[in-house]
Amino acid sequence: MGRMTAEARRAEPPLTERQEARRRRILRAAAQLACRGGFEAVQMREVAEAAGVALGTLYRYFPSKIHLLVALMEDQLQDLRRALRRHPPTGDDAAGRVAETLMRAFRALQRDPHLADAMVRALTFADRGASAEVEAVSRLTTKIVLDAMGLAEPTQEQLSVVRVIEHTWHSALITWLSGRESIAQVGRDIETVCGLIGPRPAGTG
Amino acid sequence: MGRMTAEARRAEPPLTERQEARRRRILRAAAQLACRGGFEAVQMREVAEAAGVALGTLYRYFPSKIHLLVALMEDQLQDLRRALRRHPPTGDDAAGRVAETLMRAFRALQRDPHLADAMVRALTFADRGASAEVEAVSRLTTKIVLDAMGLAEPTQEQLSVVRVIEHTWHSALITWLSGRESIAQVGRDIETVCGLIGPRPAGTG
DNA sequence: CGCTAATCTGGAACAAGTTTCAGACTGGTG
DNA sequence: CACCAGTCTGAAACTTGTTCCAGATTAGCG
Repeated sequence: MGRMTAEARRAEPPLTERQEARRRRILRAAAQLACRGGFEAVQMREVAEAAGVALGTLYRYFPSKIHLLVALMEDQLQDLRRALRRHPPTGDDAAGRVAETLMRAFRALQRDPHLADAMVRALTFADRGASAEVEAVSRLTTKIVLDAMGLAEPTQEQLSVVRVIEHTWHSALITWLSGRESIAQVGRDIETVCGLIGPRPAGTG
Repeated sequence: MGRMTAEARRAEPPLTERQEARRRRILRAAAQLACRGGFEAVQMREVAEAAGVALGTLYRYFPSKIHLLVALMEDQLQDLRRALRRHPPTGDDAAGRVAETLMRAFRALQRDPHLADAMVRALTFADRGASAEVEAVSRLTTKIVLDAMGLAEPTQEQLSVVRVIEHTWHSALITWLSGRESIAQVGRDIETVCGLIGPRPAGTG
């Protein structure tokens, strides 16, 4: 039983080099179009053309626009995680480090609001058909937050706190992107939700 | 200056009786279709037909599918608020009352997950073009939460807490709807985020 | 090399949101 | 009543995500 699970989860046979290159070209093309005009500017025909693949091929690699943009977000998050490993947050308490981490991610997104729009809207609009891919992004985000907290084996309560932080993170981004919340307010929301972590330095209690 | 603001905000001339009836029929038709199959089942042509109006008329009343579904959510929230006025939450402390209120709303949504799907996905997918309408929903939600807290004049910090609660609320619904979070987890998230309110009974401190 | 299965291409076709428009209808006004 | 402006209808057209397919290309294999 358990033996098949890992295989079932990744049904993809390992891509050849050309295929890996195609996948990268597609993601890069999507990112470039997203930078121009956000979610709506990422048009599947244009992505295919810019990546130099046929439309049918694009859909073989990413079964929907949502899948494509969620994969793009996963890509960017992996970059972020690498950057965070090189330069971890420096605060004394867990709450401060998580807030610093999220604010750093937020600043990265601010550099390209259109790109952020495409990725975040795709993430929250995704339906059950893309839930596996969204789940992958969520796991990555959880890891990033737990890294910042310095927790290897979180309790149930801590996991719920992390989920609430992620909820706030996603939804605050959405309200920022749609112009209903300012950058400063998003910052305040992040600080506020990190208050759930508790002010005590890691290792105490 | 200030005198025109109220008028500008509601540019709609007061609808005639027939027009009000049309609007209602449209909303009801949208709700019925949403109950069948969620966001994707609400097809503008079908809404128009079920409501007995031409497609162009539908678009005159609601300039996009998103606007339509967000308006539907506002409608439902007004119902909820009326129900809450009749039977307010009974807890001793503010956090408990807010949690109770949100859990009640959540149970209402569970009665029709498809309808919830249509409304909540529309709400979080809305772009700047519908931000005024989304903002109206947000104001209503804020009022409902502040009612439960028993706060008439919240401070900056309290408003940020309310925003975080709303963020968690929306995002937790999304993860529940896409099957990535269980009902129990959503409940725990709501309890957790309400912890930000502080355990003290209203009136103390 | 030659074979076979899988993949990729180009392009048509389909689905659903949105726009447009000419003509019919309605409500208020002189 | 006659008229005007605004509204509604019915239908076609346009856009963009998605599907489908026949033929060309590629990859792995004997």
